[in-house]
Amino acid sequence: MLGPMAVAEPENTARRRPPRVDAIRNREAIVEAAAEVLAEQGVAVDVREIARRSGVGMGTLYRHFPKKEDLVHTVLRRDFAKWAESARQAAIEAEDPWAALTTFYRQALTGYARHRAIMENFALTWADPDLEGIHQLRLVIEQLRARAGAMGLLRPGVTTDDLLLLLVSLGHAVQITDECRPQLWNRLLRISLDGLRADHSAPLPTDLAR
Amino acid sequence: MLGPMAVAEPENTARRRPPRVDAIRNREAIVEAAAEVLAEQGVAVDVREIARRSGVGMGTLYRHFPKKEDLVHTVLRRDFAKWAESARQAAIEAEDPWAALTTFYRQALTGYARHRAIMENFALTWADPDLEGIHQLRLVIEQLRARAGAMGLLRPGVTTDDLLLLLVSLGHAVQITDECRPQLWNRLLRISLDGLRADHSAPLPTDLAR
Amino acid sequence: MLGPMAVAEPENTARRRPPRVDAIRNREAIVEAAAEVLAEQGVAVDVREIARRSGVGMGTLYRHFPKKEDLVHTVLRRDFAKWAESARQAAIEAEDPWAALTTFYRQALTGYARHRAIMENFALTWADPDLEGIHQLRLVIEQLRARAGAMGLLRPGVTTDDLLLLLVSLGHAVQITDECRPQLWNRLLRISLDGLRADHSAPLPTDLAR
Amino acid sequence: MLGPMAVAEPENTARRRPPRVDAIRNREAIVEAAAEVLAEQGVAVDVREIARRSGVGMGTLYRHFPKKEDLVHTVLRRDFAKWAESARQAAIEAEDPWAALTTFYRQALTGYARHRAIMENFALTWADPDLEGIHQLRLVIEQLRARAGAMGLLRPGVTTDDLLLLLVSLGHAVQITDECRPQLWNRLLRISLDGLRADHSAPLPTDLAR
DNA sequence: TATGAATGAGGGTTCATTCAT
DNA sequence: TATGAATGAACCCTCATTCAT
Repeated sequence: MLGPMAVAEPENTARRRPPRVDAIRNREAIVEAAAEVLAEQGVAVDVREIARRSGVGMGTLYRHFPKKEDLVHTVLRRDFAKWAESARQAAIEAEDPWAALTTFYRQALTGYARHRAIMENFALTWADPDLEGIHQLRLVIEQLRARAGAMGLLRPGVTTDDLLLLLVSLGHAVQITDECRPQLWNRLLRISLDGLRADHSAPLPTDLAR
Repeated sequence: MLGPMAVAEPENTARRRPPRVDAIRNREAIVEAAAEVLAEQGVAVDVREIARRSGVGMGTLYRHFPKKEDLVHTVLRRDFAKWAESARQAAIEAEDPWAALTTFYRQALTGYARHRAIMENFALTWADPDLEGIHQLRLVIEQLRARAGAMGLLRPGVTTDDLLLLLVSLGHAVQITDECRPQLWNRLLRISLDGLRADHSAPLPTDLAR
Repeated sequence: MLGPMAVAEPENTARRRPPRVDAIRNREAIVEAAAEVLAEQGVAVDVREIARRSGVGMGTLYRHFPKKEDLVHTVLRRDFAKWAESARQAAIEAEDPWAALTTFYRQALTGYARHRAIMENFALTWADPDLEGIHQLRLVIEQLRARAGAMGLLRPGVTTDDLLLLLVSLGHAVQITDECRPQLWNRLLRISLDGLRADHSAPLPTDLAR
Repeated sequence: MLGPMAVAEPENTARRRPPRVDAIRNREAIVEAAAEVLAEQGVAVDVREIARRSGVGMGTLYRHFPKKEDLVHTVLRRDFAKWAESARQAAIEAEDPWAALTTFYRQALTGYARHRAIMENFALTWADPDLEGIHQLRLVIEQLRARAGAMGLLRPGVTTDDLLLLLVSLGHAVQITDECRPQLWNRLLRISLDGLRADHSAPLPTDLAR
């Protein structure tokens, strides 16, 4: 495919970039540990705890992420993306638009909704259309809504914001039921989805947006 | 009602300087200020801020509430009770069981759901049956559920826990929409309530409680 | 002069201000210790060192001075003022305008020129006319210059800025000779002052100010 | 001059990869970059900044200079020497001993007096007769003093230390006027030099050296 | 008793120096 | 050997809680 260059180039790169494999490994260890800790404890964690769990010194952590915020954002971006993707995949495999919607929620709420930092951030930024991670999620929801709406399955007037807010809202339910009643949220989900069906034709209240 | 005691007691106290009335006044000022601040900022507030707003010194505050937690709990008990009561009152005035239920939610979500500390604590303790404030809320919900259920208005299988969790969940939605989309949660409420109607007969998933 | 109020007032004040004598003492201890340390080591000192020397905890220090900068500025203001005042006093007592000028320099260089933080700050801000401490010094110099100039004792064209810069410059000399040749700067002073005499009529180079 | 060694040595080194030329080049790059940075920012610079500007890694830098101090000293030696030399050259070209002296100061203050690290170090070490760089400077001054003294141009009693201290002192003036009043120091220089003239016969104060 | 000053354990961050690649 | 990643002590600052007045 590439000819001689294909040979030369890697060599070249190898020369100038003494493959800092372990740096990458460290970076990943940091992100991994941070993700773990952030999922468990939210953004209020001590940076030292992350360093400890990832087995690196403070300096290493700060070399890779000059501010705590940078690390947090990196983790959030990553995990939001993973989250959106996993829920999207689940939705894709569904048989029909309604199943896609329900599967999406089920998957979304099963996986990352236990992630404390994700949910904290989601609560703060769900309305900000520019944030990468949330944007992906919103896109998925937008598609699901369009598909279900086109088939006349969805209650008229339901917006993407409604569906997104429902996700935040149920996500919170997941968090707080996680330890004592791990599946209780499922019932709420069922209830909400039923309330979203097209057979409810009563108009939803306007919210005088903004 | 009290007889001689009513006379003796004040005298006694009067001797030792401030006839306890001050203490009570202080305590109330502290609780009031704390409630205000906790509602605005959640439990992470600086204790100094509470002392400042209540006009008492740190020493006085800590005399009445040896731990920050004690003060927080006191406020939460009080405000949970107020919350439950105001929502109960609203429900009572409703014309029929279903209106009672919807009015209850509307009232509950309109008033105290903006109280940050209340919602933080609700999330942590909603499942603890012993906590006074939540217990009252639960009782109200229990009654509403019973009434609506008796009339066959409520979807079969809906439990008090479902309704309580719905409250937490929507309460969270209220918080996060408060600044940018102040009434968006109303739509979610409508959807959920519709999902709770008896015309949805599909069984709710069990949650293998505990 | 005051009548009964003179009696009442102190009582009043005593009531509302449980004379936090020790707080004041602490504040002074902090400032004193800070002045000492800043004089010895310059502004780069560790705040803990100041706390340690003043015998208070970090919290106390930060209660009185929310930022390290605040403490540093407080000390600098105080010491600049002391410095200007002591040099002014010395100058006042001199017999004639020229003696006033020389005495001023001698005094100024003898006292605070060993103060590292003072000199660091002086070097940075000597040209800023708004800084309190420096302003006082400049005023004194301005007067001395005017008096000596009026008597025709001062070399024509000498400005207040010249004299101020000479002070910074010789102050630096004091600092660097302090440990090994404690009075060497005196010779430099003598030389400079002689160069300032009116018998040098050659014009000074312009500096195209600004 | 060296015979066989001159041949053998390179060969030897050549076998083990980089024929030391690289090392020398690196070393020079480091020193060059360090000089630049030290001149701009003084000794408080981050070592990384030096590594960055010189284009070498930290390891290389520390291989050549095991301590930051070592590198700093190397640069200072080099730049002190350059400084002394340039001022000496200027002085040599002067027409008479007095012009030599004034030219020396003017040159010295024009060139390297803006070099922050040089001046920082000069302040610390001016009195240490063993330090190479300063020693050279001192020698130049010694000669200038001798020449001007022999001609009876210099105020009696002026020592080399006086002249050296004057240089430090005015060097500081250069630094602090550099940004706001770039030539103001020139006036101070003129004043000081006039104070050094032989027509001032009043004896300078002794400083009871050590 | 009420006051608010004092305490000090952490929390985020930097940087000279070492070490694996 | 050159690279730049890793280390960790030390820095500035906050806040729940205690204590002298």
